Amino acid sequence: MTTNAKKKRIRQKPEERLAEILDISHKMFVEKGYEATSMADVAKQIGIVEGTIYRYFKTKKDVLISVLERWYNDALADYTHNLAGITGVKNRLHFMIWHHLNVLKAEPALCDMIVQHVRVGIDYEATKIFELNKAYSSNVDKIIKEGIQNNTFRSDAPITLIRDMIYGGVEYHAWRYVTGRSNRLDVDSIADQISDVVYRALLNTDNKGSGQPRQNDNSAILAKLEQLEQKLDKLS
Amino acid sequence: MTTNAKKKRIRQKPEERLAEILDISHKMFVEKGYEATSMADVAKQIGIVEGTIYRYFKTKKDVLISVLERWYNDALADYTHNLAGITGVKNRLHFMIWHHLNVLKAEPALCDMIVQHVRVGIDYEATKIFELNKAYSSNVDKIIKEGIQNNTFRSDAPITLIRDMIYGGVEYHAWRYVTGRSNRLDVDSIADQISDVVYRALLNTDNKGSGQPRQNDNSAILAKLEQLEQKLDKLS
Amino acid sequence: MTTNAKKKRIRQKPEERLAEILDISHKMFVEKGYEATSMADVAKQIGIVEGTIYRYFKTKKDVLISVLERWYNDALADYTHNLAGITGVKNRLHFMIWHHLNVLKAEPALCDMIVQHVRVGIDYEATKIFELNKAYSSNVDKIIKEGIQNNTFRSDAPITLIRDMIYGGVEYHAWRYVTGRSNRLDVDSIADQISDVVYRALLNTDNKGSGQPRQNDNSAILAKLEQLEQKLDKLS
Amino acid sequence: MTTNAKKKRIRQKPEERLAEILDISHKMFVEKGYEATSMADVAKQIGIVEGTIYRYFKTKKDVLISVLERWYNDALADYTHNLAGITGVKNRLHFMIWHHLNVLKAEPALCDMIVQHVRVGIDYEATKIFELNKAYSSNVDKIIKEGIQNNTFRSDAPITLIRDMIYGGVEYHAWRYVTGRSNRLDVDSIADQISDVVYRALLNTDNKGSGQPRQNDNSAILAKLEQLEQKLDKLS
DNA sequence: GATGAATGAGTATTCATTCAT
DNA sequence: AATGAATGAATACTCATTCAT
Repeated sequence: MTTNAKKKRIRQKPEERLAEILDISHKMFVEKGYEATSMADVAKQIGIVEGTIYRYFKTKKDVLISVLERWYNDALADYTHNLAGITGVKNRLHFMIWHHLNVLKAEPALCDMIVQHVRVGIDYEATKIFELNKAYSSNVDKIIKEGIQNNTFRSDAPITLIRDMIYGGVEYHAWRYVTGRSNRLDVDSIADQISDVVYRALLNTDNKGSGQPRQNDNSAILAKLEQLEQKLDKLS
Repeated sequence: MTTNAKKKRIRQKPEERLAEILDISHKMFVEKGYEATSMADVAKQIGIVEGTIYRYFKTKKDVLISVLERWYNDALADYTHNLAGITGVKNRLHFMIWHHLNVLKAEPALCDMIVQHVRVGIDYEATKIFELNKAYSSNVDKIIKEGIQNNTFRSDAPITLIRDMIYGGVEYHAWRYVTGRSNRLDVDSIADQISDVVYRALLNTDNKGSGQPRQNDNSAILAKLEQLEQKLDKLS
Repeated sequence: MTTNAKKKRIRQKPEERLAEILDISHKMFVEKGYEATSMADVAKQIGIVEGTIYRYFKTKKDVLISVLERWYNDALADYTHNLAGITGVKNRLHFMIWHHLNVLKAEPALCDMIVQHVRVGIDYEATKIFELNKAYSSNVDKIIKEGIQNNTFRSDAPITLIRDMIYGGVEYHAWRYVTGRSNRLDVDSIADQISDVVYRALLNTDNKGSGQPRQNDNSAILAKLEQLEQKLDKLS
Repeated sequence: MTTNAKKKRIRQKPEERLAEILDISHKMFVEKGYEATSMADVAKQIGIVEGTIYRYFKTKKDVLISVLERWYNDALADYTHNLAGITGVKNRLHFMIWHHLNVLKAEPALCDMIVQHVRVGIDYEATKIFELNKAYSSNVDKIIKEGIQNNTFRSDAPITLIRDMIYGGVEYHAWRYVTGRSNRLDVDSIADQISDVVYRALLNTDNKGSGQPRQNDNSAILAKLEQLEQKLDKLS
């Protein structure tokens, strides 16, 4: 009953403890990076002991994944709702891209960690992040399909590839920003450009007899010419 | 009179030794991965001591970078030559993409190392890899500019972004293959699709009806015909 | 059923573990020298793994410094007490020198390490060793000042320099012993000689003929007599 | 006979090569310190190759020792001549101390190397440095003996110890300067003070019946009183 | 005399994770 | 539930020196 200088064992509700671990980890991962943050650091910051963290998480990477999942889940929380309120294939595409860029811009460090530490993991595809991402990016597929349905987009649109070009393109373009090498990322402009590119690439042109189709025929002619050339080459 | 365990000091020409180190390192990095390969392993495999490697390279990462540079340099060696022989904006774009996919397909492990170990480094932009890459991908820019010049492409084509969408898209799409999670990568199909998407997205639609697509291909055809004519001239 | 090689995890109180590490390190440093003692050696000797040592010390040098601090602290533990019981400037000086020589004589190897490894360090002056030493050697200053106060010593005695000549002289003289090149160190004789030299060098000679030497000793004698008187008082 | 870009083998007279090695080594040792200077550095600086150095010196430490010997020899070159021109025991002592301080002040880094790297070596006493030093410091002995001869100094002067107190004191005092921690060293003042201390400590006082001798008697009285005190203590 | 490629030995340190208390 | 002491595994790098050419 005397005053004891020793650490007081503060027992907390599991959920609170869990949230606390995630909060502090999140903060420290962002501040110092994943690798530079030690479990001891995190524990000390919370005022607990390493072992305690391991009652809640199996490994350090689990902590990271949980942090990222929680954040990613929140980051993707209301886009569905917002997307629902947007009409027009192009607008909807634009929104998806714009939203994704905003996510990158808001938490570049966490995005980087997904790329660097989670997506490379052999078990990535068992991850909730993967699931979230799949669901998230599948919206692009849906939008394109909608576009095909209503004849805005041509029926042979390479959906998967377009999706990859969007997300890959965004990621590639934002790379310097995400890794902290640049501090400029013009979300609006990029979203405009990408959605425009996609829109133009998929636009249905069958209805007016002009344009591209003939295009293809020309390339066939070119191929033929090349064959001729080769034959001539052999002659000489 | 039995086998003598004493190491014989074998003196070799620096270039040969260097090549040897790069060869073995290359092999082992691909086989076991960068981190799992120890300098001691490499040295033993060559039949020298670790210290010798450090006469040629400052750090292990330097070895990796040299391996990658050498390979990447070779991988990009003749594409310029080949590209020169290809006419038509679309064909040229297609070739660039197709070539890049082939590079990825041929050495997925090395590509992965560039992404995982080199591109994340703070000094990446001082790397020869970076330079090679810049020169390499700038060809896409050039091709698009050519397309704009001859009115195939619209003048407001977002060049940089297209480049990012191409390379980002390729990388994103090939990700599972590069990381060894998939063993299928349909180079031709992807190249077709991406180049088609890009082509369509950039196509100049300003001209009335007949317009410039035809013009474009006509000029390519004309160019080809000129070449043919020249060859015929030589024959006679 | 034979001896099981598996290490049993023995948990110990931090203070005990710490002391154990210091004890063994002390022993091995003295026996083999600092550089020739590897952390692995120390750990094995204790029956723990290297990592455990690093829970208690940041670096190997930290271990050394701690060993030296602990020892030096003990070595200087009761000299203050003893010094207090000694009267007469000369006797007090003599004691300081004699004591220092004893410290050197008792642990020449550790003294050597202070000189070789600690005092050369750029951060020596942030060391507890430095502090201890400062406090320790400042006694010489005090004694000289006392001597000046009671007119035994001349008022222009170069205090700092005398201190340096004492400690430098001792160190220089004991050098061969400390470095193990000689095994003879006549503590009493050296202490006598040095204190005598200092005493003579500082003696106040300003007073005419009879003067202050006598005065000095007289005051010491008077002080002593007063003490005696007090004791006699207590007896009665 | 054609221009050859390969390194020209410049053959030099051995003495010149030797001097060159010593010059460059000297320079680099002073600039970067002994340990931080690699043989490769030195060789490159000269424009030769490591192996060549080893044709002139057996080990790196040999190079250091030669550098130091050469320098030390020069530094002590003319002091004998100058000393010869100085009369009076005190003046001569003062000169020795002053000269030594000047040596320290001129090349603190080299002095430090003698202390750190040469004097600790097991073979120090086989060194020319040791010899030089012995010859050098023996002058102090001689001067004191001269003083004794002409009755300036008392006949029981502790010669060796005085020498140690001089050199040890100087070294101790100059420590911070020599190790680069301080950039102030008041040569004249220190030389004055030390020589004065020594002079006073050794001064012959027998001729005038006053002073110190009685002094000693007093301490005998004190000792007696202490004995009395102890007896009284036992009584109580 | 010179070269310079090759040697070789040596070890401190980190930290996620475990498990006895 | 919490503690926190102990584990353990793993390796890049340096450079004085040698010796085959």
